[in-house]
Order: sequence, then C-alpha cells, then structure tokens
Amino acid sequence: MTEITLYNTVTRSKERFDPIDPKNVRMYVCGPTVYDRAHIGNARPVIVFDTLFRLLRHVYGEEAVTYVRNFTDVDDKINATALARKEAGAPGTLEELIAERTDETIGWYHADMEALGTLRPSQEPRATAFIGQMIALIEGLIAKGHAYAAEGHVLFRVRSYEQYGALSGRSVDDMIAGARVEVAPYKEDPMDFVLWKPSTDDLPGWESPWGRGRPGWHIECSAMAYELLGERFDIHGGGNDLTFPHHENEIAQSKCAGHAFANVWMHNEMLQVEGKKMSKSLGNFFTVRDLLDGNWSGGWKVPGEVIRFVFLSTHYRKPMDWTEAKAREAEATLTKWAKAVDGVEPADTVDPVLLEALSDDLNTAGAIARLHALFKEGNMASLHRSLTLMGINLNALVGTKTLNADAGVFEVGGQSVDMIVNRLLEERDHARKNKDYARADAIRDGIAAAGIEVKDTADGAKFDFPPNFDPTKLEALL
RNA sequence: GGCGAGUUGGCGGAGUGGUUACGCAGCGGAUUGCAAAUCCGUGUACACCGGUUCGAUUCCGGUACUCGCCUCCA
Repeated sequence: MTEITLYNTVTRSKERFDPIDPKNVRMYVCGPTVYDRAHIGNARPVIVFDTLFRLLRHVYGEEAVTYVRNFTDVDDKINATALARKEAGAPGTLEELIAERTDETIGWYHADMEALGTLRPSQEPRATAFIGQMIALIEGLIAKGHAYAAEGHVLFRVRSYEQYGALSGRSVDDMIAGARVEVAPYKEDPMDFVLWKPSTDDLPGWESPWGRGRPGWHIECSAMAYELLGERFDIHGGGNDLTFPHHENEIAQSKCAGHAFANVWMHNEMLQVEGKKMSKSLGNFFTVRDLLDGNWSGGWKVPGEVIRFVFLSTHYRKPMDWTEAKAREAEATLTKWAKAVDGVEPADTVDPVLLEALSDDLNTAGAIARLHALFKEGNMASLHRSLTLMGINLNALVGTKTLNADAGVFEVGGQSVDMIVNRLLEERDHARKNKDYARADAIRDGIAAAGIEVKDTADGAKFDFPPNFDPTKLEALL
C-alpha cells in the first residue's frame, strides 16, 4: 500500500495519512457560494482537492473514496445578486438563479470546473436541502449550553468551547483586541457568531423554533459533513482564508455537538495574478470562464488543461501567481507532450517515482519534474498513464491549428483571412518548389508583419492567430 | 496591534546537513534553402547577520522585505 503523507493544519506538520476505514475514505471540501461565476482563485482548491481525490481513488480504490463538496445556496450575496437582477427588470427567480449556477447539466460551476479536468465529487449537497439537520444541530447546541437564542438570532457561545482558536492559532482575547469584531447588542460576547438569523418576508427563510429565518454560514458545513460523512471523517479541506473564522467555527460547533469531526485539515494557499491580489479595480480579476473564452488580459483562449497544469506546477501550500508567461510555457509543454502520447496506450501501472511525489503531501511540482523525465526517456506509455492520474487530458491539444481553424471571423477586402492566407501559402509553396526563396520569404515576412507566424512542418505550412493579430497588414500582399 | 506563511540561478519552481532537481529563456552544436520545430551539449543559485556543526541553502536565533488572515473572499 502506498503511504500518503499530508500536511495537517492542526498539528502544523506533515503526517502519515491513516484512514479511519481504508474501505471508506471520506473527504469534505468547502464549495462555492454561488453568487457569481467562479473566479480563478476559486479554482485552486477545486484542482488541488481533485488531485487528492484522484490519488486517494488510485491508492484505496475508486469505490472506497467519498468526496463531498457543498454548494452554499443561501447567503446574503446571493440575495443581493437576485435583488439586483430583479431591480434591473431581468427575469428569473432566486431559485432559477441558483439553478443557473449549480444545475448538474446546465450549471456554470460544473461546466467551468469540468473544463479544468476535475471529477464530480461523490456528492454535491446544496445547503438548503439540509435546513432540518441544521436546526436539529442548533437545538442540540442550545440544550448543551453552547448556544443561545436572542432577538430571533441564535448565537454560538464561543467562550463555552475552550479549544476555540486551536486550528488558526489565535486566542479569543487577541482577536477581541484586534477590535474588528462585530459588536451586536444581542451578543453576550463580541466573538459569538451567528448560527441562525431572522429573515424578512422578501428574503429566503424557513420556519424554526426561533421564528422564520435562515442559517448562518458556518453551521451549513457542520450539518452536511455530519449528515453525509458521519460524526468522524478523514479530511476536511478548503482555502487558507477559510481557516478563520469558517473552519474554526465549524470545529467549535461540531465538537460541542459531540462529533469527533475531521482528522486532517488541509488548506491551500491563495492565488495572485501578475504578482498582485486579484481585484476588479486592478483589472486582474478573471473568472475561469474568462480564461477559457479568451476574455482576459492575455487575450487568448487558455485550454482548461493548461490552466490545470499551471496550478499544479506550484505546490498547493505556497502562494501561486497566475501569469501569462506561465500559461504560455505550460501550453508549449503540454502541446509537446500531447503529440508524444497521441495514440499511445497508457501503461498499466503508475510510475513509482511519480506516485511517490504525489503521495508526499501532493508534491505536484515534483511530479511534473518526473513527467519531464519520462518524456525525455521516451517512456510515453508511462507518461500517458501519469498524466491521466493527474487529471491532465491532452486530447484537446493534439494537432496544431491548421489553416481553417478559428480564422473565418477576420475579413480583409471582403475576403476571409483564412482564404487569403491559404492562397498566399500556396503561392509560397510554389515558389519554394521552384527555389525562388526570395519570393517565398517575402510572403512569409509579409504574413508575419500581420502577426501571424508561419512554420513549416512535416504536414505542410501551419500558423496560429496570435492575440495581436492585425489583419489589415495583409492588404499589402493582395 | 495580534496570528501565520514565505524569501532558491535571467524567469518559473522542487528539494536536501556534504554529491546535477526540473522546466523556460540564453549560449554552443546537429539538422534545415533560410526560419520554426526537433535532437545533443552547456548554468555550483539558495535574502541578510549571528549560532550549532568537521561541514548549512538545508537546523536554531535575530534583521529586512513580501504576502495572507484577524471583515460570512477559495
């Protein structure tokens, strides 16, 4: 049995992973709040934990691993989005808005994440399907003195849980000294956080012992993890920004409810773009869809496999910088490998060096170094198998773009650009055959002036349209 | 202010108490009408200051800088 080592935030060290039950390995990862498209920062935990999911399935068997990732579909931001849409006169109820994002077949989230080569989790619960369980959990906490109702709210009594702060390494007193905690009149203590809050008639709400209301954010995950994975499970994951308060609060709620909860806590580091925190004001905020569609500062369509590869090239516990240069490099590497493994059957067994790297706290960068080595050794069957294990499917990258691809949208003088370039390249071919290299190079240089690079391959001349392509320059050649 | 993470060659990015990471770029060569692609070869870097040690980039302490969290942002 392959030994897996994982870094546990609780102990701040790498530990050997010992599943509670090797035939039933359980992992919970906090999923998205579906108020908008997933941005590329959201994609990091999705890719990281998908890679872990694949590794666990490889080691313990596909049927032995349960991976739960929730949708938070009750939240103030969602309400705000729905309200904004209503005020703009756009059709669609709140429920339709949520479905647009989460639906199994048409939802944005699945479409975007699957483009990144991620498997569907075993279960993807929506928080609103577990309101009853949340209420039961809250009632239990009240009965044990860990929570109290006040003015339609129910609050968790943080001081009643001595271990509070253990995960994030901070003390309650220090946090209060930070003076940024919300002080509401109904709170016994400034640190107490909301388990349940009242809803007005125009907001989503459910009947409860404390009146019509909706759950707080943290209780959702405690309730769903307990319901779907049991009172004790193996791994709980999420972004490092969730460590506090979200995960700290989950632990407090679940432990006080009498659950052992998660053994290992894993957190991925944050992502930046071109060296800066992603933000709309800096113009470096992209959704996954923006990248896939070429609607970002790089201006070109980044294949999902390339996005995945860029993410995997940095260890998950280190800050990662998304840059166009990295995306270019990744694309070049994957294109090279795609040609190499095209038509090659994957090996039956996984390369042990690669598996060892992945098993060492998901050392994906080390694993990629091994991929390079396999390529250099010419072991394409093993390379293919390794890529598959890491969720990198290169089928979409096989073959270069040829003359007719993506070209029809440009027109010069009423003729489509692919027609023009095709004709010019035919003329160039003719010139080359007649050893009229001056004419051949003049044509290539002319096309290059428009930003199109022409390369001769074994299958004839090929070219790509770069982002700075300027079709008007072709007029000089007509 | 409190807590935490990080600082590796031109760039990206692993790892290790003493031996080449790896990739990209660059440089040299092969091949090619010329380019491109491909192939071969080529690079002793680990923020700073102390300490431990026979020996530290790797362990310990401090300094500087960067970043994150402390606001229901992955």
